[in-house]
Amino acid sequence: MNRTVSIPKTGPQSCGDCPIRHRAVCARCDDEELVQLEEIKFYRSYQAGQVIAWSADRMDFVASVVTGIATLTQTMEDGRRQMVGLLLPSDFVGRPGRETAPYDVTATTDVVMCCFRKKPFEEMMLRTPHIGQRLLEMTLDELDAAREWMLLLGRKTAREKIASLLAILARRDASLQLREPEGVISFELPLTREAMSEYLGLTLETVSRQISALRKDGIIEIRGKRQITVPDFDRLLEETGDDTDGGFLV
Amino acid sequence: MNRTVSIPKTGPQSCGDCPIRHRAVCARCDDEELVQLEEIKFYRSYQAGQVIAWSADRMDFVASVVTGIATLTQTMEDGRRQMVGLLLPSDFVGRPGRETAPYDVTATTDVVMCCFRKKPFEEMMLRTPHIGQRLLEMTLDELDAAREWMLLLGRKTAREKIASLLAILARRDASLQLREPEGVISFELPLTREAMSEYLGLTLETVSRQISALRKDGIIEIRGKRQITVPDFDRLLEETGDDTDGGFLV
DNA sequence: CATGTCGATTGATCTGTGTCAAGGAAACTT
DNA sequence: AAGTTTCCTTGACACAGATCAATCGACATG
Repeated sequence: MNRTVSIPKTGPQSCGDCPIRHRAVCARCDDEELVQLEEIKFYRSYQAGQVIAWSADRMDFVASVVTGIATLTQTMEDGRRQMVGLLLPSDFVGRPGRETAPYDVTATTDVVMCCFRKKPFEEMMLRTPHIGQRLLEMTLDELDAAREWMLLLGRKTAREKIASLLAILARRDASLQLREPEGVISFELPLTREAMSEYLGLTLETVSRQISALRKDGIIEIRGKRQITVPDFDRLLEETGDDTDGGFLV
Repeated sequence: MNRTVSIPKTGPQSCGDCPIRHRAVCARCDDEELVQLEEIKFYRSYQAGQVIAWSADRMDFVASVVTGIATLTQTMEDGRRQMVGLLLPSDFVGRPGRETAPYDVTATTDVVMCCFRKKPFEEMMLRTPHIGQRLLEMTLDELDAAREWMLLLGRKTAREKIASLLAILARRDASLQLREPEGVISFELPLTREAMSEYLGLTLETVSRQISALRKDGIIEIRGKRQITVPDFDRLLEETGDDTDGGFLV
């Protein structure tokens, strides 16, 4: 089911071969510690649509996304589903100190993950406080993101939800791409309409209708089904319902 | 505005005078480290309804709730509000490494907090890895709670939302109280209908109606406006939409 | 005692989003 | 090339929850 692959040559955000090194875990480790990390890490890749771990599965590793996009989703007994995590390159999955995954983890595009067996990783954490500190920072960032997401789920309209999601994806993508003139941003939607609906707490029909509405109003342009162009990013931001001035770095 | 008080004699969940000691931060510290923590801590109390910190205020301390209940709330430009954190005794507020609070922090009942100036607390964290590790655990727990909450906001019906909130409050309270026979639980609602609506992403009218409906259906009993009795906790759980078997410790 | 305030309840009506259903475009299979 | 599947769009209608409004009880204040 999961095939282990050789170390990928490049990842969009990795310096060297793995984002763990510079962002996810170990920005401040010394050489010897880095070598220890290198020794216990390995790579796995998954195809688009593949389930990485089912809820309540035993997860014996923690990992960092190298390329691609994965999601965390909760399911209710009657099948209602809510996405609770969107994992982009350099994001971290897995909780040291817990045996089983509490959510379904799914690859929505082809995904390469950099994995560490839990046991040696935990031992390593005890020896090198930097790793724990870095993990704390990352977890706090995730908590902030979750709280933004709660505002979206609890109080935003369908249109605001769509605009917010597009803004998030555009922003993440924009940092990778050469910026086109005057805030024009283009990117490929990495999610199906259904995945978007699970992110936003909507039905996929409503997602489709609101995307059409934003297109009709000139906020976005669409080629094919997934290629999005935002001609004026500020205008998109106005549709999100968020504070425009300042943003989240106030 | 904030008056500093002498050390309170007892807190419901504190061993000694402060929950920091045994749960929040420092379960595994040795005596000397505990003494250091004691030296930099102080207490503050707030009255019900009082705002502890406004969004974007400078927060120069981190703190742990000793008694009472506080909330974190986000507000949109047009006034829509979403609660994003519910702080019960022994919960932690504040982020080491950040200057300003990103949310409104409000006392919904009278609250006593055990505070640490941020600077010395951060220095202490560097010296004693246990504190950082404990903080990481707590933050991961909060992240899990936030994700449960996202499922509630995105996918649950109004009735399920109310039942879920009552179950959460009942569970937190039940651990303090002597359990009445056969799963009967009584507790005082610590939130107004409005605060409940901000927690749940509903209007306060809908909250009121759904509480009335649960009462009519015999799931709960109410005396006065705030005193709730749950005659059969399992029946309440069935209304939450969550997996009944296993719960969250699967 | 009258008056005002705050929190809560309840009713009437409106509306945004869900539900159900039909159909289209592109990619893949045989 | 025809059929199948997957993903998406659009329409018609229903309904859960929002909105607007009136009222109530408890409590405080002058």
